[in-house]
Amino acid sequence: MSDRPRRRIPEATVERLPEYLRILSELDDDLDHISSEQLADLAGVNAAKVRKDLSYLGSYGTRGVGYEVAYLVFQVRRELGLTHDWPVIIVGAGNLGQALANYAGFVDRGFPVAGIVDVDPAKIGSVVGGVRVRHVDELSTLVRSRKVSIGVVATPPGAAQDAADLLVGAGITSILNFAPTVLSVPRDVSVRKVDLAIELQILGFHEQRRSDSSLSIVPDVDSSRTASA
Amino acid sequence: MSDRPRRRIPEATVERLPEYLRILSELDDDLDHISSEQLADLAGVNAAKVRKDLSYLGSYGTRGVGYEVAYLVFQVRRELGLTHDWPVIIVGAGNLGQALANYAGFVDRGFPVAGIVDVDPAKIGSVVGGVRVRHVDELSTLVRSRKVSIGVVATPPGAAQDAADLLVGAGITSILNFAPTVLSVPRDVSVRKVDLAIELQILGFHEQRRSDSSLSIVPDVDSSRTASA
DNA sequence: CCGAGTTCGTGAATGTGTGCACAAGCGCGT
DNA sequence: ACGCGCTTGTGCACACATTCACGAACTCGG
Repeated sequence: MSDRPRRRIPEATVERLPEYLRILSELDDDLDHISSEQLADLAGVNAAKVRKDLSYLGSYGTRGVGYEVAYLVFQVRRELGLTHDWPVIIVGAGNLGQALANYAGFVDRGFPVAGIVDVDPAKIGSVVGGVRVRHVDELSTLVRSRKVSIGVVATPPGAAQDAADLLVGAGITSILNFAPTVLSVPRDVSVRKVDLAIELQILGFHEQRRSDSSLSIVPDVDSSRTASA
Repeated sequence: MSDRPRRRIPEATVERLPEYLRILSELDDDLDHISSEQLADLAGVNAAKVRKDLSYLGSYGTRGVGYEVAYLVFQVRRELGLTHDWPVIIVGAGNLGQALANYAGFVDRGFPVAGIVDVDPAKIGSVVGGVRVRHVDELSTLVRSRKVSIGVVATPPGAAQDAADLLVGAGITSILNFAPTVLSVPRDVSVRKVDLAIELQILGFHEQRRSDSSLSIVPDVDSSRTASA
């Protein structure tokens, strides 16, 4: 177990590894090897990309055979740091916060909800996803006692920056932000953002392109809907 | 003004335009011009990037002055196809589906919820976000009568492909998928995916890197604030 | 009307990601 | 033991994205 290449893994690859991992984890137990092409099909990507991605972890495949599923799963998990759980704390117990706390996929994939906090007295004390909602004042204590390093911002936009400041102040170093706001944080804190409206706007852009090019100028909506079987 | 360059807009730019638009829309009314640097600061990106992004829309800035906010908003909206609303239909009225239907940000930004469907008889008839939950059998009718072109998959993973097939069958050409599943759809259908667990795993990867390297290498000086998207 | 200060638009350099194509390695059948 | 078919790992070329750096165009004060 000595030499790990410790190569720098490209960000694009890091973003695909979790998908590979999910697919591999869901495979039938009786399938013990998988080829880059099979995995590529399941992931909806190119086989060469799969091979290149996996090559950053080391040479864990066997030519003529493929990758041993169990071993590959282990290696990907190790590389992603999933050898232990990463507890998360959710700030905001509104619709989204509750949905997140209830989402089994979190704990299943190694991210148990260590706590959920809110400012609204009406919400405090209620239980969502098996966790009791606490007052935001307890955030810092909670983070430290449960060794939480990932925070999830699920507040209204106006409160998002405050939530981020609280999280950072409590020692959090990674934030997943669902509020439509640009968070300003120290440089050593990672932030990822999920903005549902932005996703829709990107789709809307492509929709528009589609209809634009079928007609000539008039920005009509309906008429030519491609009834793809 | 007649000529629209009709240049091809890079995908990376398309993904940033909605963020610029949101920021511009939230600016004080008394600010009538904004420079690329100001906008860049607010968006947490490089000023040159802002200028290049905006240049794909045409030359709408004025040297020495900046961009006229109102005009720029109009141009970005036009480019993104936001001159009219894009109704969406949500498949799955579970925790996430309900949170999405309740999310005001959708309708505010031009994506009214035209319908929400489920298979569970217990959920049908209830009202979320002002919309009545209907049976999934009504999906096709709903899509056609309300001219919906964007579908949102918020089902459990096992039902996601079925949901996608239904949407495609009904004539939907864009899908936003929240289920941790790779959807297979005809080539002319756009799919974007939001996987919450994957986002956390990416953060976890960087967390791990952080703790790994802090053992050997002294991290950077500061704690100055940076805006991160 | 001119010069100083500002800011855009963009060419060019650099950095990052993708995909082809093929040599090298492995297993299996004979 | 050997050759054949399969699959990996990766060099290379190309495509895409980011950032720098600078000329061009504008405002404003005197």
